[in-house]
Amino acid sequence: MLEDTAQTLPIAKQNPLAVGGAAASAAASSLAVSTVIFALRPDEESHLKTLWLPLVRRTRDPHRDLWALPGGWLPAGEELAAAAGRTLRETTDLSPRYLEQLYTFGDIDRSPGLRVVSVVYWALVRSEVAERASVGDNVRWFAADQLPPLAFDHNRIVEYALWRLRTKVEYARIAHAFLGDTFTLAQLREVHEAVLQKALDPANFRRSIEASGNLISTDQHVAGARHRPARLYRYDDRANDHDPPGPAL
Amino acid sequence: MLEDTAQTLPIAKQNPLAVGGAAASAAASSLAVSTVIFALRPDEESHLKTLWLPLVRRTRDPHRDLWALPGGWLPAGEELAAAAGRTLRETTDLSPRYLEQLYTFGDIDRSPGLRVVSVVYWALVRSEVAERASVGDNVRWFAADQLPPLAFDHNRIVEYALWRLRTKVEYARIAHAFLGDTFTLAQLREVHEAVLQKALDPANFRRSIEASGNLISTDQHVAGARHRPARLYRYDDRANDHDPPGPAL
DNA sequence: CATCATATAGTCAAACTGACTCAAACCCCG
DNA sequence: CGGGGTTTGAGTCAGTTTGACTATATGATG
Repeated sequence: MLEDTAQTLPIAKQNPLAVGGAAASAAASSLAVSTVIFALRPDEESHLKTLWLPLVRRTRDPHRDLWALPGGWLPAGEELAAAAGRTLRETTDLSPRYLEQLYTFGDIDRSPGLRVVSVVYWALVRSEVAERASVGDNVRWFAADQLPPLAFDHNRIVEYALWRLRTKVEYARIAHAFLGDTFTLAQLREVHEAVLQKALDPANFRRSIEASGNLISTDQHVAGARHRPARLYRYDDRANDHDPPGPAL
Repeated sequence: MLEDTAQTLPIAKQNPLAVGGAAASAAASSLAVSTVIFALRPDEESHLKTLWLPLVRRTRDPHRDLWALPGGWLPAGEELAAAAGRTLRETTDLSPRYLEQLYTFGDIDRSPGLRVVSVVYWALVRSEVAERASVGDNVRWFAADQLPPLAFDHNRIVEYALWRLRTKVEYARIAHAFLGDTFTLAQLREVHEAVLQKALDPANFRRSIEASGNLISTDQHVAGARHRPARLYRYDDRANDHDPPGPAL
């Protein structure tokens, strides 16, 4: 059975979308789960933080040696979101701070040979922790806007995931997923600036964030910098307003 | 093969999520496509327009005799959106004016027996045309907010579809999907009011719609009513701004 | 202690929003 | 055939939000 075969392979060798010839004749279509994993890291040249994501190298056809999104066949007894989270952990040794279904891609010709339908999730992980992320030979982090040609339709998938991230309204939860439990407004603003790719006025940013009521201010301050110490804030979980009644983590 | 079996049945008898015992042992999981179809019709008592949707009666277990979303197994050679559109036409004799993927539901226990993953689409059809919609014994239209207990997790799916419809930002395209090619601002406002479930000030509505730049005014007017004739407008397809680069019809 | 750099507070005008007024234009009724 | 009724379509006005900007606070640095 397809799922079992995939399960026995190390994750980096699993091909999220392809199968061998024998499997292809066994089923008319197969269901895979892939995950677009975003982290924030400082860019080499510009000191600004930018979006990065981990990809895995394919070790078999089709698209052997191309980079692809982490993923695999959906195991029979595993929930969709659980499969995405497991894939993420196996690839990066990290836990998702945010995980949401992105879209289901099922074009007939998106994979040569077998018809593959992929349920794709997108996830956010902590930036600092992503630094020490396990990066084996078959896993590598790429700048999200400088990707090489990927396997299958994965370039298009990443593009869509980026669009969703940038047009997502409820930034509060998302931006805070990139940070620790407490953070300064400057750090939070840095996240917004990295995602939106434009500078934000510190004063106006503070005003709008405070008005949104999603943050609780702590008594702690961060000293050590060469300027007035910044207050630490905490994300307010209670204020998860306008929640989607349906899915969404 | 599952798909072939389903294909030979009349659509009303296809069960979107269930299979017979023989099929259940053949595959570990199965892929279905269902569609939430919205139309706008005048309510019985209140003269206001409200959202309605067609459901099909299940003719076999599980959930025999319960109402369910139209759908069926994904045929091997059919695109996901095409399957949703075909289901829609087979159920209602209508063509979708708007069709978009909603979400993929795959909880392990959402269907007794076999693990079923359903890719769900949501669609909008013209109100006037929906009046003469084919309503056989196994297809019936229901008010969207007064549904009976449905098969599987379909109540939850409809709830989520309603939420998406109401929180969708780009109302221009959506509202116009309920109408003909040309329409008055009053008709357009009626759609918005029905979806949002609240009255809108006509003058302010006009101002905001005109500012959005999504409408082209024609020279025609609608006479015959007991008041000043209203100008007819047309939806501006060019101004499909802020488009998602990825999926979405 | 002067200076630097950012935190934080405040100002101001433009844009936007909701509630409202008012004339225009047509049908209906007497 | 003219007035009442009703909706269209334009405009006003106050309150709110938004973007650009100025000013002060405060610890680190030399």
